[in-house]
Amino acid sequence: MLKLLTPRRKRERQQHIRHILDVAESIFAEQGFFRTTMRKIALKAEFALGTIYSYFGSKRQLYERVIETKVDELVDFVTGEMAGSPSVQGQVENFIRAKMLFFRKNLAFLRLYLVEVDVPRLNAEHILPQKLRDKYDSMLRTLTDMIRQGTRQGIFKPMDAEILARTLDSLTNVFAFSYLGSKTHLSTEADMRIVTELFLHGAATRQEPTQNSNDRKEPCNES
Amino acid sequence: MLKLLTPRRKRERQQHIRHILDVAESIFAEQGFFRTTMRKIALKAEFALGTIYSYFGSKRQLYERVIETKVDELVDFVTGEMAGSPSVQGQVENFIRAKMLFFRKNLAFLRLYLVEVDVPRLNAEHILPQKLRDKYDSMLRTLTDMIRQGTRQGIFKPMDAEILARTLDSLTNVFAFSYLGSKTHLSTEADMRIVTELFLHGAATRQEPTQNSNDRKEPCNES
Amino acid sequence: MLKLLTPRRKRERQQHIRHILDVAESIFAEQGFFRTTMRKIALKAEFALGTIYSYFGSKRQLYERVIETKVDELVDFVTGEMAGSPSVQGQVENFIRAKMLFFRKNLAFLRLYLVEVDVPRLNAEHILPQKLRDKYDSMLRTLTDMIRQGTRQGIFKPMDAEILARTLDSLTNVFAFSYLGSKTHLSTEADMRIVTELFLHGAATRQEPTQNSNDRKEPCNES
Amino acid sequence: MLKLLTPRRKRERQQHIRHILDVAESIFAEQGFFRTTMRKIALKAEFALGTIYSYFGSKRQLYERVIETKVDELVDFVTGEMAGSPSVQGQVENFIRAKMLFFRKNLAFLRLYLVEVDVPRLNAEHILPQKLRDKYDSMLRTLTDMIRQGTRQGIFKPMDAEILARTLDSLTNVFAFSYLGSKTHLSTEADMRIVTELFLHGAATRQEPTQNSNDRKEPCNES
DNA sequence: GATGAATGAGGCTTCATTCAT
DNA sequence: TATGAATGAAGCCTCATTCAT
Repeated sequence: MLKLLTPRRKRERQQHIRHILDVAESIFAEQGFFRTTMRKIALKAEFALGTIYSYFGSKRQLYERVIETKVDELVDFVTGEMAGSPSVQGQVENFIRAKMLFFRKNLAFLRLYLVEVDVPRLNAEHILPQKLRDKYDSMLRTLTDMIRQGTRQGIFKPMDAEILARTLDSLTNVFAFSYLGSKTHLSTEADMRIVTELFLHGAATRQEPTQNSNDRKEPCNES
Repeated sequence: MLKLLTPRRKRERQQHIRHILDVAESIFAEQGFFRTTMRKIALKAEFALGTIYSYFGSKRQLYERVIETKVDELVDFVTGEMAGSPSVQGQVENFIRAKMLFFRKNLAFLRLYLVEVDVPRLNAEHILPQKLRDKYDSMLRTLTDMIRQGTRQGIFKPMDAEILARTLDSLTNVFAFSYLGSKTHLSTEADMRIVTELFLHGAATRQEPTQNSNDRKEPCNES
Repeated sequence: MLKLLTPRRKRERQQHIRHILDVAESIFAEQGFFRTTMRKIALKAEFALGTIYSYFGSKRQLYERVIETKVDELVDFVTGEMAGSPSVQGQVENFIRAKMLFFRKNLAFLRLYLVEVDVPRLNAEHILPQKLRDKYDSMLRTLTDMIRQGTRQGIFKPMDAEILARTLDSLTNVFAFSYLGSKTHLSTEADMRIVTELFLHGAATRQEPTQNSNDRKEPCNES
Repeated sequence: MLKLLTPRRKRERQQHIRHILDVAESIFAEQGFFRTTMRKIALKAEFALGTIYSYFGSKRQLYERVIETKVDELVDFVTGEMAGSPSVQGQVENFIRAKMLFFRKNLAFLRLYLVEVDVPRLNAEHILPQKLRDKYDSMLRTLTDMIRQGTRQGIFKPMDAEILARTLDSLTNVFAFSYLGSKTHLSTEADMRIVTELFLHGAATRQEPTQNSNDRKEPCNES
């Protein structure tokens, strides 16, 4: 007979998937991959165990979908925002602002992100699928390209663009970290300015020469 | 009755503990806490399963000891090096150099460090005992104090010292990250200069005003 | 979503629980708590190991349920029978008869009972939950009350009622013991009479004075 | 060469064995067979694990020796005391007194006794060796013989002598039980009289006829 | 499709026992 | 002889996954 899914069915299915993903995200975020059991997810989602498996083939796949979905959102949001500014400086600022906004709104996911995406990208045996890694790397590449362009425009110092990109990315994470702690924060806008300032001009006031290594006296180059 | 341990026994015991810690470190680093089984450790260490338990009471305790031991080394080394310089600038440089040197020599541990120490106090999957957290925090505090002093001396901008400290720590981690990747690196000394430069003076060349936010015009201080 | 259990499911569940309890009872009785393994129970019950755990949370809990279930039956049966007679003498007889009947029919349980209930509240090896202890104590209390009433009616000698109650209980156990041995027994009714006789009038014929202690001359009461 | 043990050595060895047996008794009594570990015994005895094994071949053997030793003492003491009286009545009283005295002085052992000797004699799979069972049975047989003799002398009712013997033995246990509880007791002598009275003349005053079963009216038989 | 009972591999841990020193 | 480190079998329990209804 091969009846196709009715539109209602299709819609419901999508809602269920969405619901399970949300529930799973919160539990994975709270307890980590291994401490999370499929039963916990099923209970909280108010589905039977088997139902979860009918939507996602395995725990691993569910986990990947959870992260994938959110990383997609993050990357889309961030790259979208960056594209909104024509200048490199504007793109830098938009990147910082977008990433921080997104994390502020997705604290649960932030945990997963830090554990699964930020840190263990280097862990060969880790859980994340290549596909996801690729997505994330594409964002980094966008950032790298932007910085390279900035370097050509004389905006950035002539340093390895990828290192600068990672540095910028990491600086935003430093602040994201602290969102998870108890510290009170200024507005996202204010936080964002601090990151921007640090990234562009560093922590030092202008006048100092460094001491031990006397080969780096960088005068305020008034080219 | 009940002769005490002979010196030889004591020595062997220490050797075995050391050996098991090394083996465990490498497996934990490669596979993470949950994927690592005590049997794997026992096999690689060439001891019986029960022997591992006679030295360390449980998987958890072994894991903690692995990290604790190395973090102790790291913190001692880094704070020792910092103390070697009288000036704030020298201390910054020594901090960066020491941390990078240590990680270059302890790549396996670097993975554990990033997962357990760098990723913050947040994740149930991560298991860090308070004791360890404390040790790490004490290092951060040393760093913070140093920066605060530097701020008083007019070396650093008047920003939250703790944030600056974390920023500096995080910047070194960015480079440590890349040690785990495939990229070739310059000498530690050269890497160190890049980090120092970024931390102190940022990525930007001097002339630019940022665009979107026009409230931060930092004149090239006409000293 | 999440349909509730169908009646059939519920019924099956009860059957399985009953079945596992029976199997567990026989093995616990035969081998004791520590020698019994969950695997043995699973094998004999023809379920997977995990299934046993899905019904009872742990070995300990299963053990408690086994004993609890039967002690409940015993206590209910015995107190029910006692209530069936208005006179104290009748209650004594009904107590004895009921307990002996019950044990004749539940020889496997008798072993557990002797180890866990009869042997007092003392042994770490023995694991009786308070709840169970309470149930048993309530039965003893019923017995004690009855004896106290009998004492007031001049039926029993003026002795500590609780000691008499325990004595009566223990006497029935003496016979229950022998059910586990190889000896052939008369009908329960006949056994019951012997216990009753011993409890009420003792082992001695009437005329003797005891020798060493000459302070107890009980004249054959010249009514 | 085959040097025999010097007398000193022999003496020391005996002391050690005695010491270990005492320690083992207390732990076995407190924790039961399975919860007691050889390590616990070794620690408390202040010997090395291996030393325990050099004296007793295995945990099981040690356990058996512990009980065996004490049961020997008990049986010797009780039968010795019984032999001290020429009359059956005196023997009954001496049996009761001796057993109660012994248990009063050996409360730790009393637990083991109740668990291992009193109850599980019927548990086919139990731990006790035949040898021990035999020793205990020999005591019961002495008791049985005494009662049989008493029956011939018209002192006891014409009942199965073995059942009477067990009944008497069990009655003393009822009191021993309560030694382990918190109840205060009279002197052993007073307790002893209660047991004796119950055993010989039962709990009833003389005048009552039992009610339900009217086929047993036992007149105070003035033969 | 949805359900949840059943499965069983696999992990952690304990502890009696052995044996080289 | 005394020691205690080393051994590894065996037990308890969890949980991802399957499948009959």
